Amino acid sequence: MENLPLLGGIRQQPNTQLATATCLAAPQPEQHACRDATTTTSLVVPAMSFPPAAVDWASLLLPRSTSGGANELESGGGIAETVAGSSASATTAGEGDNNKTGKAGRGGGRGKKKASRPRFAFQTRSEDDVLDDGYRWRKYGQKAVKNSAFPRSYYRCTHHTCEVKKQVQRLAKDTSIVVTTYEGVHNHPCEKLMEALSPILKQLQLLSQLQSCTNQLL
DNA sequence: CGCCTTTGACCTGCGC
DNA sequence: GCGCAGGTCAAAGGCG
Repeated sequence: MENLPLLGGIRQQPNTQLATATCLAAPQPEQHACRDATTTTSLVVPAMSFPPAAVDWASLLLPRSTSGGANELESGGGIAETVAGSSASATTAGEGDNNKTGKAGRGGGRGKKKASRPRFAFQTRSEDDVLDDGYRWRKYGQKAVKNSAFPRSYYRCTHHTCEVKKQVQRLAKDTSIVVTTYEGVHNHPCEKLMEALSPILKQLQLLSQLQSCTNQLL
């Protein structure tokens, strides 16, 4: 349950051509507080903003460079890295989900293009593999990866119109660290966030109504 | 009953 | 062209 973000844990690998971003504040669900940076990737996740339920993480990299990047969680001692894809091509690649063609097409549309969607990874120090980010996920696969004793799990957002995926893998070098890679952008609000906010919103509505009533009386 | 996880098979991309 | 590794599908089973 406790997911402690590793501040500054996301670094740009020297061999990537990715543009970078710096996030300094916990953004609203539909916002991102990232500013363009020029040199190094430094995705700073404030501890108070975790879990990132209110953060549209993938959108952080949307306006980024269109050059596809490598996507290795653990390459040559590196750990997590942000991976930005072309947002323009994100809707055209299909990612396999758009063209499920049954047996004949099994796998036909999958993996057509890599890094066609905005992707990024970050690390959390947690005993749980899956951090609670406020969204509902369905696991659709698990795969043993090379050079890692821990399998990589594949999750898909259960929202019917949402195609966001994420990969979860525990670091072999530091088993207390979980690397989560998000792919895509949620096109719906975070359920848990809305759940948490609804009583507050109701109270606000009541307060405003009360205020208007008192104004009329005065 | 609906949703989720597990798991083996299948498919594609990529390096050699 | 071949083999490997990664990513996805879908059937089967579990759980509330």
